[in-house]
Amino acid sequence: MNATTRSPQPPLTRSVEDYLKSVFHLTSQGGFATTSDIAEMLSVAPPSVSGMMKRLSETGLIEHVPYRGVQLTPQGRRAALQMIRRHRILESYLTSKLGYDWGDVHVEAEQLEHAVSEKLIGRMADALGEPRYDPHGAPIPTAAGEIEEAELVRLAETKVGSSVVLQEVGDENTERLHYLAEQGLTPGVHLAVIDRQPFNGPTIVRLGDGTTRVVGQELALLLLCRPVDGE
Amino acid sequence: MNATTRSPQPPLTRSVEDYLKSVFHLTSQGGFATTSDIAEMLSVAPPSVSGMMKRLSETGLIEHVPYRGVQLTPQGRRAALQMIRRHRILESYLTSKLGYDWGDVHVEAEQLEHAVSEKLIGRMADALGEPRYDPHGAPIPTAAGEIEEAELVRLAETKVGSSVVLQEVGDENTERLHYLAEQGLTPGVHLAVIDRQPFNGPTIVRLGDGTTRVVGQELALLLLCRPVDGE
DNA sequence: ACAGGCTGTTAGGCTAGCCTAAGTCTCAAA
DNA sequence: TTTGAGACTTAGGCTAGCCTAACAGCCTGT
Repeated sequence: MNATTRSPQPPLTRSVEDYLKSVFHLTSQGGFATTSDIAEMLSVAPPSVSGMMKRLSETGLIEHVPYRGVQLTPQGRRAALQMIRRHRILESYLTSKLGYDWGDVHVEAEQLEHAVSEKLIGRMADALGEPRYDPHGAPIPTAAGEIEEAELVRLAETKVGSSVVLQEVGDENTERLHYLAEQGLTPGVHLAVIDRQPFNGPTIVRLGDGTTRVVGQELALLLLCRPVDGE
Repeated sequence: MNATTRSPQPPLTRSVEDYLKSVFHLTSQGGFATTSDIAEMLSVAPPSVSGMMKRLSETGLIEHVPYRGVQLTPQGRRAALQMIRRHRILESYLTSKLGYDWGDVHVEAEQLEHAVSEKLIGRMADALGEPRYDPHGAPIPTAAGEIEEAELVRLAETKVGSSVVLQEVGDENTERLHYLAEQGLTPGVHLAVIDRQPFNGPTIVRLGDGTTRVVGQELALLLLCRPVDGE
């Protein structure tokens, strides 16, 4: 009679939803999410995280190895993916249908994702034609809870001389997103990596229109690219 | 240095927003909202209301006369109208743009109204062409906080022989709304009051298409009508 | 005028979620 | 092998918001 066998789940609180999302993101490369990383991501003190982790492992949403970190259980992963789906559908909808700028959607979606019903998300997805990527290029989980896992490489780590397509911008900061949009660095754009300065210096790329951009290391780490074949 | 002079207001909690809305609705005919009416409307116990009323009058949102009831201060009224605007814009948007049925929008809007930003409400209102009434015919407060106050009469209280236009359905119950829609009793419809049975019996009306409806007292109290001139 | 019933308030307790302060564990470097 | 820094947890306390039980005020009927 462990926790996962209880059928009628109480609805998750807003707070729990946020913790699950954080754990999902922090473990997306595999491994454990640490207390302090979660605390930082959610802007709470570490003991708050310890306390919540205790509760969440009791309800079977996470696996907690004390002093090591946490991972999502299948049930927790399902819940996290549902939240991420909501978030990304909302971002897409606000952008396409209500004229939001891709730099502004995140904050709004962050609030709404806790309040929308599955039905509403379904209607929005439908109105958008079941989009597969959000405005930042991140894959949208399906209603069934499946998410595409692409092998992307950060622009900062691409080989000089290679050709890539900017696939996803792994950031939600409004100012950075506005800057990137100004520079024409949005998902789908084709980039030729023509140079990179030493000592974590900027990467220099050429866009499809022949113009070049100098992309500092900080930003180049956020730009996730798909290598183009033939290179 | 009373509460209303403090400039930087903390954001209202979800709970506070709900209390203010209740007080607004309960005092819309003038007078005081009582503890027990608020408790019933929000499905909480009366002492919870007493406690909240204490806090709200300390923050200057309501005026509390112990053992009498409460009224909104101008500041409380402003906040309540903002919530009502959000609710009604959301209902309108969900109905027009996302194919929601007028019986289902209320529950969804009830959740969303606490999460949407003013900006989003503005975008939705804009997309709808600044609607003045929600799908139930209720007036939508302006962004400036003004609301139309029409003199409507319940269908149950109309004079036999008079002619009215159904203006607003003062109810949010899904089943009742579905039933009314089936009967063609939706805002804007023209009704001739042709008879009423005694002892709070049903009202009999004729629609524009010549068909008649027998409307029981319970429903007839929810149908708010505008008398048509010339009778 | 006052008793009883209803409504409202106070008292006291609970949970979720947050905090700070004070331990406890781990691991790497000496 | 020991030790210390840093990460984690436990202890204890706070607020918001809810509850039930007990008390207080109001008002109507006699």
